[in-house]
Amino acid sequence: MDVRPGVSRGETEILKALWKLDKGSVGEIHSWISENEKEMDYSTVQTYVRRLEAKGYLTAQRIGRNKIYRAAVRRAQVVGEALDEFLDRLFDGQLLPMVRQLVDSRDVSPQEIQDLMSLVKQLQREQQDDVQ
Amino acid sequence: MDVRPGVSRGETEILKALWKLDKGSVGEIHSWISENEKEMDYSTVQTYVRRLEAKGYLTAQRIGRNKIYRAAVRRAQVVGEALDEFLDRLFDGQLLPMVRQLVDSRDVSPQEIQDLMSLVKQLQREQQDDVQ
DNA sequence: TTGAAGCGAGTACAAATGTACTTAATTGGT
DNA sequence: ACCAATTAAGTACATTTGTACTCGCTTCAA
Repeated sequence: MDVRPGVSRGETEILKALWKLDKGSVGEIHSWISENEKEMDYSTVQTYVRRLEAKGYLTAQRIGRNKIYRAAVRRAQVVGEALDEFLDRLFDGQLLPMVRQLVDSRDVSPQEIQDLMSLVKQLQREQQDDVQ
Repeated sequence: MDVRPGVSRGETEILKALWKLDKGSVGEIHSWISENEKEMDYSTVQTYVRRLEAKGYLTAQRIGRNKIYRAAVRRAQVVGEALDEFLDRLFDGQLLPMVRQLVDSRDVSPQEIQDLMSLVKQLQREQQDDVQ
């Protein structure tokens, strides 16, 4: 099992908000989500925040009787872990099949193709450097 | 929401087995998973199979009192849907950030880099063809 | 000063999920 | 003819997840 229990779909919305806002009260998180992602009841946000705090994904700072929350984990870490697990679960951990599925099942714009090319070229350069 | 209820982590193991085996009894599915993926109780497999059949992901054919199951959905479809959802949930549906995270957070072998390069070049060619 | 709005803390609850046991029938080998 | 192994079918149950309500304070504007 994981060290930390995983982050559920709903909880992810809270983290996304805090990664954007840097910090915020439940009310602020709620507003951000409602504006940027989807309608969600204030008390639903409250519940997710409470659960995330219990799991150690958030830290709270009290200001008087109010609480300001921050993400206690970096986006790259949470996202990276989720990605690893997803990759293992559906692609036996293999990178290429995943990327192939990714580009095969959707339209990839010329711009994206170009960006992908830059990315791969960059990888090649790094590989060169490593050999040094 | 989805048309079909989603496939859970455990249920995915069943589908993976059937995509490999093409068809099989619960016992065969159970053996395959235990050998290739992870220990799982026979009755746990039974439960997942029952649930998947109820959700329409499997079809069963009776042979006397026994049942032989087949996946009723193609791998590419299930995987594709899961991938779409994952992409939306963590990368706002954006391809590049996902690929970047994918390659940034793990070692990519020279072979993989080469394969990625082929893949992207292939995309470029297809793009050319589309313009025709 | 009062009443509405905001907030924290706790409680509620159905559905989904992981995991497994029980029971009854069946069948192949001895 | 009988037992061990296999299977289908049903049931069980704790945990997680999505979603929300309640209650008791507090605070700010009128």
